[in-house]
Amino acid sequence: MQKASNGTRARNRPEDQLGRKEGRTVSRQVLADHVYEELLASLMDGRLEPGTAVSIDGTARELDVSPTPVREALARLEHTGMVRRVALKGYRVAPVFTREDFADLMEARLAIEPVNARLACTRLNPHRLAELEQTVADLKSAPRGPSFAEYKDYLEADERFHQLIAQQTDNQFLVGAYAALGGQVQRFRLFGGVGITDAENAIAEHQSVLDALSGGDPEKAGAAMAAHIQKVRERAMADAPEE
Amino acid sequence: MQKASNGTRARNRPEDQLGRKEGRTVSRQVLADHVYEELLASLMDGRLEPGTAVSIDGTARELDVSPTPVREALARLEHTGMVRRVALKGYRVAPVFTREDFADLMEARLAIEPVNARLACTRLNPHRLAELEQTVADLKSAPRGPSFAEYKDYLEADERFHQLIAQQTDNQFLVGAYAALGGQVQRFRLFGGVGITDAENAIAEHQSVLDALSGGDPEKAGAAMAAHIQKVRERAMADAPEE
DNA sequence: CATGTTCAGATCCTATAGGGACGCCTCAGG
DNA sequence: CCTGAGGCGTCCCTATAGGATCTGAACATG
Repeated sequence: MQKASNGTRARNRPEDQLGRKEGRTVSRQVLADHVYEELLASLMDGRLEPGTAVSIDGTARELDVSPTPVREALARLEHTGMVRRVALKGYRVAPVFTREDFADLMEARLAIEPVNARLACTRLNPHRLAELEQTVADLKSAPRGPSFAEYKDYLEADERFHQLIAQQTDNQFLVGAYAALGGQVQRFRLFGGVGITDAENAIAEHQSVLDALSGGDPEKAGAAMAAHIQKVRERAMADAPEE
Repeated sequence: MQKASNGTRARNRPEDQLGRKEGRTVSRQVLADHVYEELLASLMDGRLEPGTAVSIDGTARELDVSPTPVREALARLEHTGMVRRVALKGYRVAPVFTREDFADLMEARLAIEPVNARLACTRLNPHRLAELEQTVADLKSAPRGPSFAEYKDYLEADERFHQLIAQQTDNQFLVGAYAALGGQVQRFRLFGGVGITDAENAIAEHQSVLDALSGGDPEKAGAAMAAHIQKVRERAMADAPEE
């Protein structure tokens, strides 16, 4: 049982161990934070499929840490809805969306996001507008192949666009409310396994939201966002398998 | 070091140990769940004041459990915004609301709750309507003394009213979004330490939301809810200390 | 007086041990 | 062949040990 000083076992990639940059501790991260991010990435990337059990001990072995930080990371993850826990039975990845779940999610987004867009519009500054423009540009240039690795960037840019708008409301509660949905939005990708089939339409809609924002018309921005979400819903419901 | 078999240390009040009723395990709860609920109650009741440090080891000693379940409970709690964590420094109770925080919270509620009311109205059934009526009755009959213990019931009924409406949307995401805010709504009580000064007005507003719901007019229900939240904001902002 | 240093106690964090529950496989008996 | 009991491994859960880190106070120095 080889172990270093303490609290730091011999690890495969010691360079990405703690939140250090050029030898100086910057952000003071602990092991549980790393496990959290690792698990979150696995969930988002689809490496962990819905329904799969996420064993505490197994994950600990895999990441070469003790079960304690894994337990803590999973406790945090549970609150995001990405994993579910049954007492004494462990965690498993939340199940796939049904059509009803998806409709509910869109209904919730329809309640929150147009408000975000409206408020963001009244508080927009040039720097943040530039970020949004960059994100839309990323969206346009992202590859859209059939496999997940190929449309990953596209999805990330999409998610970032909506998240930026939430952040620009300067309202921590709206950011929080969107974040609670945001994790789910990502999971939607697993909904029936449909790829990106509506990129052209979606990009145009994002662009029109952006135009309304930069035009400084809050009502128009809210309406554009509402229209976008409704269209996304319609297209997805048409595409999705009956199940 | 006296200890029972394992996983169950000698405890002061063995009767409230696990989720047991008449000796049979009913809900399969684990220690971390109990710690979570205990901490949540302390937070909600105001026994833990904002800014106070919540020591892991100290809480463990106090509840007579090991630090492991406490750590897990706090990890979950952090995601609700009730406590904040700084790596290697521990947890402390989230700071009091400022006027801006409060305004933001009301803005967020204004985005979500009228939608909830509208949707709840379209999906209301007699049983659930009765629950709502009972809650408004509770609100009317609750004592409203100056100390926290005296207006605790009032606040609970108030919170329950809004929560019931969220649940009646039958939309897990809207319930989740409201729940994320709900914890904060409770914390608002600490905002300046003002007691219940607007009970008569608030009760009338709740009643009119209920009337609109039972009347089956979604638009009216949404409008009544929006009006209620706006009034709450106005009254609180007028009452609240300048700071 | 102001500032930097040292040291002790509290606290955080991770690892590890070990009990109980559950599932799976084997294997004996009908 | 089918069935049920028992062994074995895995996993969850909690407790405990001990190194790492922070905090605050006493103390030294310019």
